[in-house]
Amino acid sequence: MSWSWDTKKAIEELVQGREWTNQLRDLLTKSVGDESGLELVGSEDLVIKICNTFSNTLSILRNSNYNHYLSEVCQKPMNNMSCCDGRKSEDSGESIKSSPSASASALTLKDRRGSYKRRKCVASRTNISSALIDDGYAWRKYGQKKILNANHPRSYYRCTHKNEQGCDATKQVQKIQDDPPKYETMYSGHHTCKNTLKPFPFIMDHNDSSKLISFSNQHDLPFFSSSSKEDYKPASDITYYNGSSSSDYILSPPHLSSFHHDGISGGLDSVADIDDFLSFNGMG
DNA sequence: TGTATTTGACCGTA
DNA sequence: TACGGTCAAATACA
Repeated sequence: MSWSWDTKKAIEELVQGREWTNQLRDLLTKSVGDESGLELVGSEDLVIKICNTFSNTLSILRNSNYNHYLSEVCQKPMNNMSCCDGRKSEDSGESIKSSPSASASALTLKDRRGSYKRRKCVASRTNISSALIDDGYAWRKYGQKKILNANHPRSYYRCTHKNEQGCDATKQVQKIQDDPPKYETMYSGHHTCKNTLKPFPFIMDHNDSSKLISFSNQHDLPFFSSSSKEDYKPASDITYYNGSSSSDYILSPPHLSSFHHDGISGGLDSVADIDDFLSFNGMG
């Protein structure tokens, strides 16, 4: 297989462009985390859309004859969403538990309960939906808290693979309205768990390639599971903000239904999941 | 019996 | 000092 110099150059430019845009997005995300950067929310959204354009183009190439060359170009890891993403609660109890020096500490594990640094910046992305969403990842609930001025408690979830793979992804779910029910889900951290995930076919819906994604073989999705007993369902009416607008990616109902497999369901819930997908496919 | 959830306690931050 | 994020023992569940 041989490619023209122009084609190779175009791929390199795409990869480089995505890398630079991700770096810009990281900067903007940090700004958004500060009160002084609130006016940049729209800018961040725009950057994320640009990121999507790069990622989508690369994913198309990934499924083409340029796959091999793409793999060569995409050697170095892509910058994932930062800010809260990937942040380790380095002095949380679990970190202490895993630290060799901690065992020598006079403090017992019980004594160190709750010793962590409160995250200064809030969720990296938030969505509101009318139902609890099965976002495709396995979450373990580790806490629930009554929040001041909130009618409903907030539930805290971490990735099931936190211990085995050190995955730092967490999310907070809070019911914000009763009738009709609305749930706010705040994601922070980024999924670094991979061994339960494997590449799966990913094709753009040509009816509207900018907005629709479909998956050709749900049997390749063993990782779509939810350990939570709550009534999760793929959401068709999710409103995203501080991430991507609701128009960025829409999973059409037929495609969503194709996610169901032996009681397992899931879906890409946001831009970050698109990044995850690319990473899992060796493009990140 | 192993795994997930519940819930009160703990503690850093504002 | 109140609030909120996390821990971990107790409990529930498959």
